[in-house]
Amino acid sequence: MPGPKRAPKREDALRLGEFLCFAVYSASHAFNRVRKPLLDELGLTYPQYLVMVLLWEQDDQTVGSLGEKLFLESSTLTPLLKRLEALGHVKRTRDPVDERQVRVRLTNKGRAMREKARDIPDCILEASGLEIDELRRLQSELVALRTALERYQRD
Amino acid sequence: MPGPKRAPKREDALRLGEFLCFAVYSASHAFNRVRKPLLDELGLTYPQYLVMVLLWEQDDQTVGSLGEKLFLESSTLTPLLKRLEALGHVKRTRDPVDERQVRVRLTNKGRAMREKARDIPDCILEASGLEIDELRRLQSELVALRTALERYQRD
DNA sequence: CACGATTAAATCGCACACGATATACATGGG
DNA sequence: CCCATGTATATCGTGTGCGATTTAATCGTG
Repeated sequence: MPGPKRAPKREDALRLGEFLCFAVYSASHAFNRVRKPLLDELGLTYPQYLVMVLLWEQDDQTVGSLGEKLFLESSTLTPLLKRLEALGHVKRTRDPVDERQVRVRLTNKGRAMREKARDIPDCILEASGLEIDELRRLQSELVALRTALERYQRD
Repeated sequence: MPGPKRAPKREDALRLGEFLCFAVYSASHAFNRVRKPLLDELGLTYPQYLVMVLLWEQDDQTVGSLGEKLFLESSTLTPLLKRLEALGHVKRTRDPVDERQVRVRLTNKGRAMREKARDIPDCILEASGLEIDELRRLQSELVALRTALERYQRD
């Protein structure tokens, strides 16, 4: 049987619909559009919210520590953290032991916001239309993908 | 057996690692960091590249048509298309039949770039560390997710 | 202890991305 | 035919993201 192979022809590889990375890119934007009205109630953007989540998990972190967990550079975080500070949610102070580092701490206002943010994960879960098991599997596949991409990038 | 249920406690729901949407968000950035050096050789950003892919598939599209396929607003596309025009890859002209519409067409230079872009999908596939079947499944799950999010957003 | 190397943030320039609004054009009902 | 309504882009302001560079502080080695 010399029929055509299952593998896509090179031509097909340039079709937008075939791109995993476009699926990720567009899903990311779709999430953002769903999250936005929820976060607007808190007066936060998504990356600002992520910083708050990290600080709710563990207060008093350095810029570098936050950046490592969020995969963001200081060039992104520094202005973002200044906005969070201007909003009164966090306080930025140089570490007296190592003056190079900046420690980010919640204010009372920032800590209090945690309550108002409780419902957000459930809302987003509902919007995704996924069962919890599907969600967990997809989530872990994406983490594995991210890890593979990072390894490829380093080497 | 009154032991704790498998379902996560509400506390857990606020852990960053549990967020599907953070997995998508961070995977999207990870893809971007892998793509960037490849696209730098073409002198294009990723959304610019996506527009070129669409035009290689089908030349002569309106801003609205491109935006619908990429899920982007005219406020994003208009400046992007002007940059592509300034680079000499496309030509923007008002449709003489309906002057509200702007038609985007490839220049010879833009058409010629297709050859130089051939290897990009394979490079990204390799970086993802996935087999083609896994990739297709993940890709279609993400498309389904995006569709669910859009439906939720509309209603 | 001095000084070059390293590290942590910050700064700068550029390009998205979007909501809100504006503008120009098209369309249809009276 | 005129005007209200709707549609297709464009403009503006804000907030990411990142690479490249800068600044300031610390570390390591002689």
